[in-house]
Amino acid sequence: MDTKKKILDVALTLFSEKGYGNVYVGQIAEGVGIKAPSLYKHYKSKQDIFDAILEEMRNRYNQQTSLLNITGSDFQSDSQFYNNISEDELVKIGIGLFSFFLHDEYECKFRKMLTIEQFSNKELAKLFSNQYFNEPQKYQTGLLQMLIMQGLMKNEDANIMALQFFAPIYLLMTVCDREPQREPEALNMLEKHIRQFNRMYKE
Amino acid sequence: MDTKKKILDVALTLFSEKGYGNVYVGQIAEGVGIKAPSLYKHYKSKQDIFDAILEEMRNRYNQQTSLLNITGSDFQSDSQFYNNISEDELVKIGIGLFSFFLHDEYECKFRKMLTIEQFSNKELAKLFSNQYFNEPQKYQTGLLQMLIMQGLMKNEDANIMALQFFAPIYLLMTVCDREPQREPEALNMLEKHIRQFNRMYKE
DNA sequence: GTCTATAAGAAGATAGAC
DNA sequence: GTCTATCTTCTTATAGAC
Repeated sequence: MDTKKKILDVALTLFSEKGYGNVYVGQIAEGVGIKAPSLYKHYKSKQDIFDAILEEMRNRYNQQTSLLNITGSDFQSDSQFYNNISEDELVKIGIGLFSFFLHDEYECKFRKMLTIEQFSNKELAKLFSNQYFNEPQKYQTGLLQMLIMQGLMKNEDANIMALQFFAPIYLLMTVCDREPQREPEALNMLEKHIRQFNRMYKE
Repeated sequence: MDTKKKILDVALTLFSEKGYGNVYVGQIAEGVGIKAPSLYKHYKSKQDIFDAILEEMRNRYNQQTSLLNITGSDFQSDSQFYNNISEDELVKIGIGLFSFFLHDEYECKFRKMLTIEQFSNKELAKLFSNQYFNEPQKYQTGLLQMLIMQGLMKNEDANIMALQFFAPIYLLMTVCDREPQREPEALNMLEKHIRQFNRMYKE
């Protein structure tokens, strides 16, 4: 693997576990398998490594949202899709999504680092809010609006429905980030949540 | 104010903003209004200051939960109370609680520090989960169970109802912790959430 | 591009006067 | 209990050989 890339990888791992201030360049170097001074052939400072990680995050985020704007935010076809699936399949999708966010290596480290650094970096705070509040909220609101218009769901405030659907998923995810051994418990609650949400709001 | 106490106060403020590793003893001393070496007459190390904060957190937490076991967890009288209040009053209570958690100085710093340090300290992880998941979940589940038994709410899984009630409040709180300027927006959603929850689940 | 050696400075902590 | 002076160690970063 490309050393320059591997440095970012190791650094993100360490930053996501301890936070920027508790990680020393020597530790990053050790993880990469080189000595600390060699890092400086690739990046001009520790801060530079952090900034490169940020840049990568920005790129992934933009890629992801522009992709969403092509396919995901096509609520009409998405809601058409939901129309034809059973509650069981809805649960399967919810759990799949939850598991991806929880286990995808990059997603997980990215989220933990944002969590740790959110109060000392305004840009990270915004990135966090976008990824874990604004975007899910926007997408699911649109989707639910379609389902309501099609008469499949009760005519309630779609924005609040989205909040009530997504917030429990998010909360359970934060619990698992902290205490991974609670994942079975979380999955159990997640499934019940989706079924109950569906039962309460379906027309 | 007692210097020994003030050190903890300043340290907690700084730790909650930057995290342990990004705070230097000189900064703590400066905040207190003394020089760094004077700190060591009160605490034997930086870690010792951190541990003292932890100890204080533990005490407050125990105090709080034992208090809850006397009054708050008395679901019967609490649900009797909810029985007699209007939706408007419910909203007022919800917003009051939200505002307290968001603005109470200690509560706020406490939560931010836990947020930052949760992945490097298992005890903090547990404390966090207890305070912001287990305890609210337990209390509200009990309360909702009473309301269901009294025929005031639909006979759904109280545990999941509690999750669906509390998670949005928690999510909105995290948004405001990151971006305080979004509080009006959050309060607006919070009110709608409570009204909608009430409308959907009331019998 | 990686290494060893080392500079430069920061940060935690101590000594001892007041 | 607070200060100045100082020590020690750690950490970032550079120099220069290979």
